Amino acid sequence: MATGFGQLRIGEFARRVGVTPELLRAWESRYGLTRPVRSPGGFRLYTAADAARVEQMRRGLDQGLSAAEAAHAALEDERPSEDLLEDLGARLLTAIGRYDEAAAHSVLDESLAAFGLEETLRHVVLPTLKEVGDGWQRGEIDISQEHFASNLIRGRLLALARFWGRGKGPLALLACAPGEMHDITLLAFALVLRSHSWRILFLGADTPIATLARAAETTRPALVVVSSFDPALLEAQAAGLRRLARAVPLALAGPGATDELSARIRARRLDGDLVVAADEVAQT
Amino acid sequence: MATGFGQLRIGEFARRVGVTPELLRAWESRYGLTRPVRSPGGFRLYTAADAARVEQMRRGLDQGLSAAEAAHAALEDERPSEDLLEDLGARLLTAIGRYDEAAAHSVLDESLAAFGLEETLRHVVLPTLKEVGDGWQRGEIDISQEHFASNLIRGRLLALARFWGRGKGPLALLACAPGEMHDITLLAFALVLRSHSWRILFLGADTPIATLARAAETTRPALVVVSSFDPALLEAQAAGLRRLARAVPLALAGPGATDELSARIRARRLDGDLVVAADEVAQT
DNA sequence: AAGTGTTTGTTCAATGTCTGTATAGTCACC
DNA sequence: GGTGACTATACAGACATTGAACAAACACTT
Repeated sequence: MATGFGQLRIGEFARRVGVTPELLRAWESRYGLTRPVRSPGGFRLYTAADAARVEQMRRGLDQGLSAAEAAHAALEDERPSEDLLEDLGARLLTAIGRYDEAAAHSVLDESLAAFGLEETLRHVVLPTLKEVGDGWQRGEIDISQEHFASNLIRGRLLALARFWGRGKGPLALLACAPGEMHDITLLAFALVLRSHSWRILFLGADTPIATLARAAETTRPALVVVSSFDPALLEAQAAGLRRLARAVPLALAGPGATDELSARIRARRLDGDLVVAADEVAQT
Repeated sequence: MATGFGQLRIGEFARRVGVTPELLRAWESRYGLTRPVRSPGGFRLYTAADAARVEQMRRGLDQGLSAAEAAHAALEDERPSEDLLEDLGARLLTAIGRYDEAAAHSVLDESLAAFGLEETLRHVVLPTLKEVGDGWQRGEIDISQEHFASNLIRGRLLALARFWGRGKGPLALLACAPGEMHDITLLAFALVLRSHSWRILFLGADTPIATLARAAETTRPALVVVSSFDPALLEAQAAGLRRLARAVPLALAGPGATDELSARIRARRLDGDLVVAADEVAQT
């Protein structure tokens, strides 16, 4: 959250938080206080979240807590943000249930400000949409509510999507499979990729493969992504996709993208959490 | 950046950016930091963009980043993020000039999504508010526009201020000096402190010192901050502030807080950029 | 009061990574 | 033909890694 340090190795991190490297390692192995990611060679790379926990740990010690208790408390204090995210999701769902536009927007405001785009997409927007979709299938949520939610959120995300063809980064060409109408997940994927300064060409829902191929030919993107929730919709396009995959780097995304199909048409598969997938793609 | 060097070979380029040729080649091959075009014979020809990246790289190293991280950051920063922030500020100002609520909100959305809370406060919101204030003093901006801007932004920030008395961090008690109506800067300060998991008790604009003292007595905060734009408003309360400073840790903030006065009443002074000041306070 | 066990910050050794620099042999340009 | 640039490989010092051991501080029992 805080000072713009990206990822620090233990030495510099230790200097900044005022704890020796040895002690940091001890706290990590004994209490799991920090969770640094690792460099390819195994070095710890610390983030701002770790710094916050260490800060909290030191406050605990200053107050006379034992190390174990202080660490426990510091980790427990992580909870508010998790709880808060869940709470935001619940409030968004309620707002949707009531067709309450203002409330929905203020949930999104709050979440964006407090957690930023990626976290908001991962833990608030996408789970809530899934919830809405599931609720509809179970007959608990009216289709009009689903539309209300999609439109509101799509509008909101599209507002963040200005000028995203601009810049000098690699180009991604994104489309939903023919027949697939759910474009919001793909939109989220696009926004995350955009935040890594990729350029985006977004063709959206229900895009014929021929259209996609033509766009790919003229724009020569660094990556083409085709997304679908329904495996059948991709399966139906297997031949066209295979041809496309020979011309440009192609990836399949969404729950409809199976490993089997991806392997068969020689496309990359972006599995699971598309926000994470976008981060990974951006590393390449 | 208006350096007249069109295309330099590595020797001269190295001299100008102050990095040895060997190291430049290493940075290029290891991290892809520079992307010089090549002469027909294969010589590297560097451009101003390369110089900018090297410059960034060196800044990163100075801040204690590892070479790999510094390079990563320099490349990531390639997107003209400073330009973008300035652009957001300009758009916000325009939106305010037109009383265009929707546009103002979408600028804030975009900025929060792209840069997070702290950067948005520091480089978009606060500078724009200052601009508005200055414009008003110069007679270029109507007072109604100033009110429009304050209300819109205050509303937005207050939405982030839920439950900020909760948690276990140290408590900060914040108030504007009696007569001081500008509370938004202090609100920004509070939000940054909150992100370091401090608890906040925000008394807001125009708070009598007696009220503040009473609140301090019952809550025993780790820090009391009194903010003002006008030195005279603080000066007028010197006696009361001095008494307060004997009872609890006190800090003066804002352009109205002079070094002289702070020393006299034995309070800490939070100078300049309050967002930075909040980060520093949180370290203590 | 002495004995026992736990907690926790620190130390050490052996190994590995990261990164700036140096070297060797070849090639480009004036 | 001399100066400077090219690639590729090697190397040393700074910095990190794990795992085990250690000593002071504290708590609890006998």
